[in-house]
Amino acid sequence: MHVAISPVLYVKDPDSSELGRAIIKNSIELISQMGFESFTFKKLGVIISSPESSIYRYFKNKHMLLVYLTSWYWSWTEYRLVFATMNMTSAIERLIKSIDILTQPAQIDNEFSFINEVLLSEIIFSESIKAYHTKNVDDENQKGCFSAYKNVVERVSEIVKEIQPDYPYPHMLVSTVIEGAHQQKYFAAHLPELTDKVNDAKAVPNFYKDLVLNILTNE
Amino acid sequence: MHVAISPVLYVKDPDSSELGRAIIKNSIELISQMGFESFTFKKLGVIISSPESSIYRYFKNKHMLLVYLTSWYWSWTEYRLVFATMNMTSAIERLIKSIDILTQPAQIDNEFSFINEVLLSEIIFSESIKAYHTKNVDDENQKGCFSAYKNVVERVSEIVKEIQPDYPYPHMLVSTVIEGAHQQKYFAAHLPELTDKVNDAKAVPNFYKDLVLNILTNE
DNA sequence: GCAATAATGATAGTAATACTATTATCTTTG
DNA sequence: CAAAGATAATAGTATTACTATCATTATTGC
Repeated sequence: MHVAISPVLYVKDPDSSELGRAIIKNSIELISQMGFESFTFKKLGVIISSPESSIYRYFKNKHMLLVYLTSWYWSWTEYRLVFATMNMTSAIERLIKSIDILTQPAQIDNEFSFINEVLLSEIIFSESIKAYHTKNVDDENQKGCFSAYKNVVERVSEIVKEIQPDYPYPHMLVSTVIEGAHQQKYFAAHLPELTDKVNDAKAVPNFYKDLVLNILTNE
Repeated sequence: MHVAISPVLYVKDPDSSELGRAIIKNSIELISQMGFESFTFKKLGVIISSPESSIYRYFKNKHMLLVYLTSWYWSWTEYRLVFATMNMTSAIERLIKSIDILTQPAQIDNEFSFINEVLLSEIIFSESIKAYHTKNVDDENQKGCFSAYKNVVERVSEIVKEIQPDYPYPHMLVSTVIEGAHQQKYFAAHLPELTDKVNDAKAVPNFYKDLVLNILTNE
C-alpha cells in the first residue's frame, strides 16, 4: 500500500530517502510522546542524529509536517473506508461501519509502511485540529493542504445522501461526528465533566451512531 | 451586572483598575482583529500605551488572558441561559432556547460592562478551543480554570435529563453541540466543503436543534 | 573509475517571542 | 504630606523558529 501525498505539503518528499522516512517515523513517536506544542525540529534532530537544517530541507516548518501527517492519515482512512465497506450493499450498514472507523483511533499497526498507524491516529485525534486552526488556513486550504480530509467528509456524506436524499446537512453531520469524536476522546482524558463517564470504550462510537441513525431514519 | 471570575485566572484583578479594564477591552479588540496567534502583549502594550511588563502584572501570559476571557464569556452565558429560560415551564422549550444561545455568537453588545460581548463571543467561537487544548490542561483544569464552561454544560445537561432521564450521554450531547457549533462557523468561513452551503444564517442552530430533539424525543 | 551532482552534516547566526528584573516616577490614601 | 502602591521606562535572557554557509559524503552518468 502506498499513500499519495500532494507535493505542496513538503519541500522534498520524505518518502524518497532514508532520512525522510526517519523524519516521519520519529516525528510521529516524538509528537505522540510530548505533544505537538513541545515538539521541535531541534529535538527531532537529536533523535535522528541530524541537524535541524536537514529537516528543514524536507518540511518548511513543524506545522507543515503536521499537515503532512494529517493528510497521510486521511488518505489512509479513505482507503480503510473504501476497503471496509466495498462488499456492503446496505447504505445504512456502510454508514455504521464508516462511523466506527471515524470515531476511534486505529487499533493495529498494519506495518504497510514506515508509519505507525496506531500512534498516528492518536496524534490525529488529539492534535489534528491544530493543523487547520491557524491564521494561514485560507492560504493553505487554497493550495489544497486539506483535500484528503475533505474527500473523506465528502465520501461519507454521499452515503448519508443515499439514505436520506432530502437531508439538508450531510456535511455538517459528518464533520460534526468526526470532530466531535476527537474532542470527546480529549475530554474523557482531560476534562471528564464535559463528557459522560462510561465503562464502555465504545461509548463515543455508539453515541454518534445513535445520533446519526436517529436523525436519518426518523421522520 | 457583574461577572465573578476566579482569582486563579489572573495575577491582579483586571476589573480593579483603569489599566486592567483597558487591558481587557483592548485585548478583545486586538484578538478579534488579528487572531489569538498573532496577538502579543507587546502589541497590546503599544495600543494602551503601557509597557509589556505592566500587562504581566495582571496576567501570567497571553494564554491565561484567553482563559480569563473564556471564563468571563461562560459565566455571562450561564447568566443569559438562566435569564432567557426562567419563565419557561416546558423543558423542551428551555432546551431549544439554550441551544439557540449556545450555537450563535451574541448579536448585541449589552454594554453592561467594559466588555464588548459581540466581539468576545466571536473570539470564543473561533479561538476558545485554544484555551483548553494545550499541554497544561490537566494542571489548569485541576486549578479550576474551566469551571465556568463546565457549569454551563452541566446546567444544560440537566435540562436534557429532565426531558429524557434515561438518555445515557447528556454531557456528550451538550458539549458536542457547543463545540460543534463553534467549528461549523469556522468551517463555513474557512473550509466550506466541511459544512453545507446554506443561505440561512440559522442553519447551524437548526441543525443542532434538529439533532438534539430527534435523539431525545424519538424512541 | 571518476567527475559532476546531489544530499547531508557541522556550525553559526538572526529575528521574534515570551518573558524577568530593576529602578524611577507617578498616584493614591491614611 | 509621607508612605505605600501602581505604573513607566528600560534592559536583559532563554527559547524558538528559522536562514546561511561551507565542508563532507553519497550517488549517478559517462
